[in-house]
Amino acid sequence: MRALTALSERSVPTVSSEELAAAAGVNSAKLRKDFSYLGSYGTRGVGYDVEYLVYQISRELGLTQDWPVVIVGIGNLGAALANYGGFASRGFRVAALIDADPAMAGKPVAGMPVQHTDELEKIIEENGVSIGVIATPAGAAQQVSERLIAAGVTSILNFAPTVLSVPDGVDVRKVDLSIELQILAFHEQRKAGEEAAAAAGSAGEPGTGAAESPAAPAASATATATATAAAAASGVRKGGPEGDVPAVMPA
Amino acid sequence: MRALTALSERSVPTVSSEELAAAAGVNSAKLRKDFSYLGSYGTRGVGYDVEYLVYQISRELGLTQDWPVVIVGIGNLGAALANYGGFASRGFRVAALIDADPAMAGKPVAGMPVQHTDELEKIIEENGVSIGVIATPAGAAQQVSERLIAAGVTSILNFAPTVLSVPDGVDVRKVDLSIELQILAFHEQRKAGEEAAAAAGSAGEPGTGAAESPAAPAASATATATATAAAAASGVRKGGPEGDVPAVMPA
DNA sequence: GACTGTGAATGCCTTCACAGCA
DNA sequence: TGCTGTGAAGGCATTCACAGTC
Repeated sequence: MRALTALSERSVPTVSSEELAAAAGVNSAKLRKDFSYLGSYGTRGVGYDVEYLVYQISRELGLTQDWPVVIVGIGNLGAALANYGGFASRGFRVAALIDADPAMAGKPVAGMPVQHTDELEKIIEENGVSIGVIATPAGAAQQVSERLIAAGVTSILNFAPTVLSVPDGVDVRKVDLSIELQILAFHEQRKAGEEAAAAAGSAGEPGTGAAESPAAPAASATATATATAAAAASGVRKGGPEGDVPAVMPA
Repeated sequence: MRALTALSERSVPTVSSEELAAAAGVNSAKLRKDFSYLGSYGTRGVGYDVEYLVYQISRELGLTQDWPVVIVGIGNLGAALANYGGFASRGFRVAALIDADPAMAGKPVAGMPVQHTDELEKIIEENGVSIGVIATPAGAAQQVSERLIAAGVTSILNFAPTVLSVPDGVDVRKVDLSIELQILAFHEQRKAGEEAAAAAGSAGEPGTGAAESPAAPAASATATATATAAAAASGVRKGGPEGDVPAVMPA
């Protein structure tokens, strides 16, 4: 979708699966197959009409609707989210900013007055909000989520470093900013390991250094490693830090 | 790892693959197989020693090292990141906060004085920083990334809404906060569609509503849908908003 | 001639199921 | 007896390759 939008902004009229796949970094066959599950939106010998495809995929992704959201917890992060331009351009409308601090009430943030938590239920109901963003401290998050849900919210984006427990039917996505750093650090470590291995000549143990446990047999790439294990190990090693984002943990 | 840490904090001495798998929301066989790629860290008949496993996995993930990071762009988001407690507890040390605004220089944010962009190279080199966080406006991001890389940074966490183009060997992860909301909205839409379908009786088209294109055949679940297509389509429909995060796009 | 749409082939990840060990 | 470690089976996503269409 992001690749398509870029093409649309450059007023490119049509695009082949090959071109679009290259722009998005995927295989063209996969792209065609995926599109085929949504419908037959291309023209043989020509390609896909960019605008038409943008529309169809937007519709399928739910981007043609306007989603009102509330942001609860207007600290640094909440304010950053309120000011974040990406929301409005993707069909999200910040219906209200809510904070528990009475001193915040009425203060303008991102051109919008902060409202007090007391108003939470009223705001949700009047605006038909079904998506809430929690940017409160960890301690408040669970309680806020319960109030949001009781008022009718069914999807929550949680920035607080807590696992929320919610009833069935409510979706939660947890954003843990440090996990992104951890993924970078993981690859950074591998880079260092590979350099060391390369410098030491291509003889010994690859990369990461074996477990120093005296009893436990060394992990990967010993003589006893099976074909499957070796393949999996090399799989871990291949590629950059793209993809591979850990799933949300269950409540 | 998150599940393990929780056990460790509760001083649970050992855990079976079955228990840990349940806590993490995965299959126990998968968990055992994954661990087997790292080494044989368990005891048959007993389970895994929690502390030992924490240590081994931490080491494998690169969490035993201390990673100095710099945050460039101290607006709302940069300040939020600087104040984010999760970094320190996961082995990341904020070595410096950097901003291009001379008025910011010297101001304390998260108990640390903001430094001016002029100092960027010096800071990176003196602290041996290899991971940089970009929280600048979109316009500045590419240039900042180039200076970071020239100074020795090889991993970048990019919050700016731009695709960075970087040389080989440099890893970039882009965090797009609106994508998380889009994923929630996608599932939210499906919920609405399923309710509507359920209300309309279980007869007609499922969920999302068919393409309104007059010529193109309707997408999923028509009489002509192959077994493969049907399986894939239902795959899209199953489960909550967990996992399935889009990969980083290529430069 | 060019490019889509898709059956068939491929390969990988996941899961099963059980031998092996404490 | 209980649980790990792992070969083998299974299932699913990806990719190939080409018939079909413009």
